[in-house]
Parts: sequence; C-alpha cells; structure tokens
Amino acid sequence: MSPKSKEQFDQIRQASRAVIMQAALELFADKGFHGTSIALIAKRANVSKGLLYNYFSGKDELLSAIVAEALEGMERDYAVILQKDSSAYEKLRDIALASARMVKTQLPYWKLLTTLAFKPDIMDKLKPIMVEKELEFLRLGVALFKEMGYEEAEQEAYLFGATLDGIFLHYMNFPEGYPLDEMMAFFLSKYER
Amino acid sequence: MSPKSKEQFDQIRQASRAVIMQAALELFADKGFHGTSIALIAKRANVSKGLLYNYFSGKDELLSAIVAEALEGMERDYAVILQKDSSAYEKLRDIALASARMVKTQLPYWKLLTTLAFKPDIMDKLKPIMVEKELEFLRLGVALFKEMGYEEAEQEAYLFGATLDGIFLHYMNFPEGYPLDEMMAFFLSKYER
Amino acid sequence: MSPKSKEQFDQIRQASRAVIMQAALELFADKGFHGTSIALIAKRANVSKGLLYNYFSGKDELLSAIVAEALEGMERDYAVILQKDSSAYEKLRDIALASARMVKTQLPYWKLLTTLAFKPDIMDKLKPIMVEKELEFLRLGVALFKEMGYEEAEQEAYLFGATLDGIFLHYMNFPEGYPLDEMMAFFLSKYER
Amino acid sequence: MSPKSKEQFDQIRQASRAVIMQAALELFADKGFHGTSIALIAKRANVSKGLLYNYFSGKDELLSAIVAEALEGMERDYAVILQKDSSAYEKLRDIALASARMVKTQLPYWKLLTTLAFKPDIMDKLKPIMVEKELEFLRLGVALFKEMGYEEAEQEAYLFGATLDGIFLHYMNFPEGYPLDEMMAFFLSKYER
DNA sequence: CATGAATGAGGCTTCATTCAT
DNA sequence: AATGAATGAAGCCTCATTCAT
Repeated sequence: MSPKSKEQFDQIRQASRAVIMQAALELFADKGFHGTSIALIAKRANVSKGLLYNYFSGKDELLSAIVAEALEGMERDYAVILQKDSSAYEKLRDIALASARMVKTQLPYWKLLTTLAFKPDIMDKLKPIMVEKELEFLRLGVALFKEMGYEEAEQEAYLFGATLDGIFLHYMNFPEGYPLDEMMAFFLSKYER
Repeated sequence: MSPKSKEQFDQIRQASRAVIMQAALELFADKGFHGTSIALIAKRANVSKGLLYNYFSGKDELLSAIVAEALEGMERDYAVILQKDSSAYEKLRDIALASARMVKTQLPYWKLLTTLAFKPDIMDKLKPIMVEKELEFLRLGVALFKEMGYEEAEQEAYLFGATLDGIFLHYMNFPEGYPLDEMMAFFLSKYER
Repeated sequence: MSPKSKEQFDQIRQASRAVIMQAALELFADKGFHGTSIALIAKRANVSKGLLYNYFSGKDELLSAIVAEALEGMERDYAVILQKDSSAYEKLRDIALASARMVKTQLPYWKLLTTLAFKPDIMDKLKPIMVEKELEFLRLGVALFKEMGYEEAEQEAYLFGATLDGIFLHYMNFPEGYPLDEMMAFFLSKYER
Repeated sequence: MSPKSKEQFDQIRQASRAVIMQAALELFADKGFHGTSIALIAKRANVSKGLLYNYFSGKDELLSAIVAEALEGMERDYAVILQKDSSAYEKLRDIALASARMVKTQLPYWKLLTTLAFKPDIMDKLKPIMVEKELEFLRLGVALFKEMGYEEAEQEAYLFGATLDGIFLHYMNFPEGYPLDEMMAFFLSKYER
C-alpha cells in the first residue's frame, strides 16, 4: 500500500517546505509580514492551511526559516570568494559586487531582510543572529583594509559597509531607476590601488 | 455668548492633537505601524480611543500627519543652513552634521521614516512625497559638488547621500554602541579641501 | 443685561425645537433612524450637540416628539373633516383624500411612520399609541359604513383601511411613478352611491 | 487521500450556512437589520463570530442571501399555481391565498422583506430586484384581470395588489389578533363570478 | 442658553491557530 | 500527509451621551 521509502517522503517534505517558503517570501516582500495572511500563503503555495502547520510551527517560524535560509545562501557565496587566491582589494571588490548581484537578483529577500531590521516585535529572535552576521562582516572588512595597508582600517571598514548598505537601500527604494552597476563601479574605483 | 471662546477651543484642540501625535510617533517608531494599536496610542496619550477620531480620520491619517510634520521640520532646518553665507563644502558638511544631529535627537522620527520606506501598503500615499524630498536633496548635492569643482558631481552626490543614509541606518540599528560622531568626522574629512 | 422676557425665551425654545425636529425628520426619513447620527442632526439644524440635549433627553425622545407631532397634525385634519355637515360617504371620501394629500405633501413623515411600524426596538413606547390611533380610525370607519347601510360594516371598514394603506405603501415605494390620484379616484368610485 | 471527501465538506458547509441564515432571518425580522448584531446571530446559531465570515463576506451579504432565497421560494410557489389548468379567477384567488398562507407560515421572511423596503441604506442593491418582482407580479395581475373581462384591468390589478399588501401589512403589525383568513375570504368574495 | 471636547461601550471584521477526520 | 471548518482574541472605528466652561 505504501511503497514509498523514507527518502521519498523526505523529498516530498523538502519540496513542500520549499514551495511554502517561496510563496511566503514573495508575499512578505510584497505586502509585508503583517500584511500577509497565512491563508494567502497557503493559497499561493497550493497547499492547505493545516499542512502549513505541519511544516512550520507558526507564522514566526516560517519567517525565521526564510531568513535563515537567506543568510546561509549569502554565507556560501562569501565563502567561495574568500577561498580564492586573490588580493585583499580583489576580495573586497568581489564581495561587494557579489552582494550587489544578490540584491539585484534576489530583491525580495533583501527587501524582506531590510524591512525586518525595523520591526522590533519580529526581530526579538532574529536580531542576535543578524547582528552577529554584521559583526562578522565588519571584522572581515577590517582585516582586509589592514591587509591593504590602510591606517584607520576599522573606520574604513565601517564606512565601506555603510556606503554599501546605503547604495542598496537607495536601489531597493527605486529598483527601476537606480543605476546600481554604475554606482558600484564608481564607489569601488575609489579603493583601487 | 458662547462660554468657551473659539481661541480656547483651538488651543485645546492643538494640545490634544500634539499629545496624540507624540504618543503615536514613539509607538510607531518603537513597535512599528501595524504593531501599534489605537488602544495603545490612546492609553499612552492619556486619552480615550474615541477622541483620537475627533482629530484624525483613522490610523493612516494619523501616520500621514506625523510624517508631514517631520518632513516640515527637516525642511526648516535645512533652509536655515542654506541661507548662510558659507562655502559649498561648509554647506555640505553642515547639512550632513545637522542631519546626524537630527537623527540622534529625534531618533523616533527617523526610525519611523525609514521603516515606512519598506511598508508597501502604507506607502501608497506617502511614497511620492518622500521620493520628491529625496530628489530635491540629491539635486542640492549635485549643485554643491559642482561648485566644489568635482568632475563627476552627480555620482559623487549619489555616493555622498548613500553613505550618509548607510551611516544613519547602522546607527539606528544599534544606537547605543555606534560611534556616530566619529564616523561623521571621518567621513567628512574625505571631502575637506 | 437680560432684557428678554419669559415669553421671548419660550419663543426661542420653540423655534429651536422646531428646527431640530425638522432636521431630524428629514434625516430619519432619508437615512433611517439608526443611520442618522446625533452629530448629523445637530449640524443640519445648525446647532450644537449639547443644545440638542437641552431640548430632548435623547435620540429616542426626539423621535417620539416627531411622531407625536405628526399624529397630532393628522388628528386635527381629520377633526376638521368630521365636523363638516356631510354624508357618511363624503366623510369617508374626504378622509381618504385628505390622507392621500398628506402622504403626498409630507412624504418624509409617512415614510418614517411606516418604517417605525417595523422596528420593534424603537416601537416599544410608540406602538401602544399608534395601535390606539389605528383602532380609533377603524371604529370611525365602521360607524361610517354602518351609516352607509353596509351589512358587514366591520369587515368593510377593515378592507377599506387595508386598501388605503396598501395604496400608500406602493406610492411610498415608488413616489415618482405611482399614479396616486388616479388610484384614489378609482378606489373611491367603488363606494360611490 | 484526503480524510474528508469533498462531499462531506460540502454537506457541512451547507448545513452551517443554513443554520446561520435561519438565525439571522429570525433576528432581522424580530429586531431589524441594524438592531441585530453579528455577535447575536452567531450566538443564536451556536457558531463563532468568525465562522460567519467563512460563509458570508459581511452582514450585507448575509442579508442579500436571505432575501434572495426568500424570493426564490415565492417564485417556486407561484409557478406551481400558474401551471395548473384553472380559470383566471381561480388563479388569482389561489395566488392570493397562497400568499396569505406564506405570510402566515413564514412571518419572519415577510416582516423582513417589508421592513427592508423602507431602509434606504440597505436597499441600494436589493431595491432593483424587488421592484422587478413587484412589476412582474403586477403584469401577471393585469393579464388575469383582462382574461376575467374587466374593462380597466390595469387599475384593477393595482388595486388588488394594494389591498393584498394592505391586509398583509395589518396582519404583520398585529399577528395575534388579526382575522387574516376571514379578511381574505371577504376580500376575494368581491371578485367571484 | 450654548458649545464642542471627551468618553467608552459596542459593533464589524480579520486572522493565526486548532482539530476532527 | 492532508484538508478546511471552526474558534476567539484582538483590532479599527462609530456614536450616543456627558460635562466643564
């Protein structure tokens, strides 16, 4: 009666989870967390409300899962870059450009993450994680700037991160019209040599 | 004939309006728009729920009123700076520093404004206004950079604005620990001379 | 300081009361009792909410006052007709025609009265009064039909009253298009001679 | 695969819908539309407030659904009578008697319908439907009176309809004491032969 | 006599979540 | 694993009424 192996079930589970998360991500990014109802997510994912609760214990956990996945993805991308045998400047540049590419190709993720940074009620659990990521990023920046011979490496790293986030912020606010690539090139040119 | 003069009523009205707006501002900034209930605003303002509707037709209009007032305040501050008889660099610096001061002293306003930029449902009416302010700000920046003799004034202005917003973003995310003043000094030193 | 005599005050009171009642009547008839707010009545009457409560103890009493006045007006009209020295048929006819004229000229009153007949919560106090009026009217009808020599005077009177009310009902539902006068003539012609 | 079949769900839905509509009908008829709260309907139907919104998008739609069902019921009853092979007078009589029976056995429906005719805010959508029914009814009456050989068939039909409605109106205002059957017999006897 | 700011109960509606099947 | 009917707390808003002046 049930010829399905454990692995098959697991595959089904993973597939369903992914469908739900994708639907939720798009809706959260588009309509905000509070503006998106579980019913809508379920409908968009072609799944019943009940099933959704089989995979996620609630709306909050669904959100956490999405964010966690997003962060993991970034992590992987950065790791690849850092493993390359390249100069400090090249690493800095590649990380910045990789980030810009991600913001561009995965706008929903980034809009969602940015929104969340300002929703205290939601962030109670997420904030520590994101702060940690941020610090990690800064430490990496400091190391790179030191390697590049900058005197005030720490302040440079902070400034670099702020500018990067500022550019992304502007881009996210006006994705159709912002000259993201040109700005990135202009910005990075200041650190060349 | 009437026991309370028109002026008296007007004073009372203005006072109540202000109390409600202040309470709402703090709560919106702290807990987000959707996370703040009318009941909570009323309680914080020591006022009944019903009274709130004597002054604002609903939660949305309350928000709009707050944002409008905030924008007007900024506008006034900038105007003062621009009227001074100072060099382009000094104007740029003073505007940046004035902005930083405002972010610091009026954190709630700024957190609210930034949050709003990412709440699509709320922004339908507010977005055009804020985009216009942003553009105005950028045009001013371009003019100043031109005056300072920069070749690529437009890109410089964009970058300057992005960095400023990025710094503020980081500060708002971690107000207790971020070295705002040092970062501003370090940032502005790059444009000196 | 106060040169106004008691009579003058009383005149003012009566005038204010009348203005308020007229405003309320029109609004009740147009938007229904529950659909009309005290605030709206006060505004339409160019009067403050507070003043309204000086004259009427509440919304219900305002309604009662309007209805009472309406009934008194009808009463007076009927009395005039009945005092005339005319035949039973003529009296019946004149009362019917006078009613039709009133329905036509004072549509709001009648719509309101008819509506009220079906609002149990409102009618608790009014119902006894209106039932009494109705019975009075029927007794009068019975007497007239007897005088006219009808065998089953009581049933005739009930039927006559029902038809009259039915015609008015139809007219009130479609005032612009209903041939009220023709219907009245056609209806009364059946009782002629 | 699914633990409850589509048919089972459908049965449950129909049952719940019916319970809610019945509760709402009785309350609307008894206390009026505005006088009946959603909470009360839910309590009377032994159902949560929320469930009501699974079936009806709001109070208005609930009302519309009830009215629509009521009208359909009448329609069916009349159709049966008209399909019979009987004389024009018999048809007129049977329709009148059937109506009287319906008014008697389904007093809530009729009280509700009559009330509604005078609530302008509610009727915006319903009025066109009800006017159409009324006209249909009148056209039928005209046809029957013509068949019966009356000269002024149209006026007769209008008068017949008005009297019928008038009788029902009186009955509805005083259901316990009004001699409905006697009045119907007396009224119809006038058209015999 | 007159005003309108202020109150608070009560109404409609939404939605995360549970649960029987 | 899957469904969707059912719940109930919580939110927004309206409005009759009161009251200080």
